[in-house]
Amino acid sequence: MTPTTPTRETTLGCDACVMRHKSDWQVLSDDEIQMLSRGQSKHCYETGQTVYAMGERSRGVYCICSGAVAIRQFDPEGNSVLLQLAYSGDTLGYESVLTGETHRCSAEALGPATVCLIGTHTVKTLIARNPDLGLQFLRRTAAKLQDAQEKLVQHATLSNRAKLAHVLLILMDRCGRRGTDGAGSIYLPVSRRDLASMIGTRHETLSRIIGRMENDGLAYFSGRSVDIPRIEALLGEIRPQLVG
Amino acid sequence: MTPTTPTRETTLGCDACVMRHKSDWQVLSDDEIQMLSRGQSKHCYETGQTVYAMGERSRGVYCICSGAVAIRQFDPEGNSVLLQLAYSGDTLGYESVLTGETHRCSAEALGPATVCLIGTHTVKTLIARNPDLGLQFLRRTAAKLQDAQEKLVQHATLSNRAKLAHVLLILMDRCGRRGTDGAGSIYLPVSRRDLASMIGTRHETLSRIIGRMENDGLAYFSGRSVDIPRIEALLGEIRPQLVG
DNA sequence: CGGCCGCATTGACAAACGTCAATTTATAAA
DNA sequence: TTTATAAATTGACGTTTGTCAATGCGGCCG
Repeated sequence: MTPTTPTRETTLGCDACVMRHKSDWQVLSDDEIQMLSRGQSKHCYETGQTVYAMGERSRGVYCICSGAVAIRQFDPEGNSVLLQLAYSGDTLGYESVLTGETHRCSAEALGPATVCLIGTHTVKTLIARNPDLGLQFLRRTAAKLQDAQEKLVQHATLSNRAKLAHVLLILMDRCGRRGTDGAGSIYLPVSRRDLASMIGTRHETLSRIIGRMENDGLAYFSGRSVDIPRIEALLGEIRPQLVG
Repeated sequence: MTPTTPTRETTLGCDACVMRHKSDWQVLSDDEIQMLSRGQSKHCYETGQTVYAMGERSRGVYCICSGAVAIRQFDPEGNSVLLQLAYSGDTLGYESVLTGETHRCSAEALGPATVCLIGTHTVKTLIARNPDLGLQFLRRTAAKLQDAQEKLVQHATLSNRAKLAHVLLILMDRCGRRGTDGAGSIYLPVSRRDLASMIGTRHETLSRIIGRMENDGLAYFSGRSVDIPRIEALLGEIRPQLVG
């Protein structure tokens, strides 16, 4: 959302990147990595800065070196829906490269983040040269599709409370710390409004659900910190009718 | 859902298929089409028969020659959610081929349908031989992902009534007939229960929404037939707050 | 330090939704 | 055609949610 331009960095090249062997680009050979290095530029973003905006023309694909990025979409009224959280190693924005259309979502840094932009021409050249890269993108996209479809099923069948429990469990996996026994704690990467949009409700309703969860001893919220006494208890929330 | 086995047909080969130049396989050369023909088998399904079931091991990808197929997912309680309607020319089930996992969704014929099964080995060979096929799948998957994400945004921001209006407009495009003026009519390919699952609500609620829509003169339902006096009126339903 | 602004919480009320149950209408089978 | 079975509708009722509005909390900048 912040319009400030990100810092451009002179970079060491992708062969030295920490994500070299953990991202989709791992299928590239050494000289293809050199091509990638030449066709790429590294940028540093502060909290809230926009990596790319919805409606913008695609400039290439984006590879997250460090930090977390929120993928969101806005509806005509200006409401935003948080669709995905992306972390280091993730590659973003190749849908628009393939279709040639403008970005359907916007990407925004959730904290200090470094992201590399690989120009459209370089991406297309690399895909043509090494088909494995395209296959890698295909696998990744298929996984995202399954993810989105699972969310659709949950939106259709689960209560908001169960959906919140599910999101907490996912965030627990992503950025939570496990305690001694079945306990855990999370530092949320997102605001309450975004959390509400993730489960498909208003932020006021989310507040009430949180209140009820605290009453029931399931999870305790304080700012962006969440404490979960028993992680399995959250799991039980997702399928209430199966417990009986 | 019907466990009856589909009819197997001796086929003429994919080079003669009506979908030859309208499906993802259009990127294949003549001799690659011959490979496709040899690695494929054609099956005829009756209404309600299962093409592949959730949890089943993948046997390959499925190409719809004629008819319509419903892609659905079941949650642990047995509720089903209709995720996608597929028509002739569409290719299904390649996610499972890529990941090697079992099918996450089930596919079921909505009416008499003919579907070709292309064996896993043939698919992998063709993708390795002609990277354009993989790219074609990638484009298709990316489009489906955008579709799913748009639905997620709608589930989070629109009322059930607006969502129904939206589904009707999509079905209007797919299988509707336009009248003289702004009117139109649709023969629904799905039951009320499925329609309800598409907009994420119970079938009883859908019944009531339909009742209110008929009261307001927006659409008239009779069995699986829907009459829409003014198509633009449905469009206005989707963004009620923008009309003011 | 204080004011400002956005985020979060809480309350009150009306509207929408889910559930259970009964009834009517289709559809398929005998 | 009759019967059985599933789908669809309708009613009643309690719960949840959205909306509007007011208040509390926290960071940021002057």
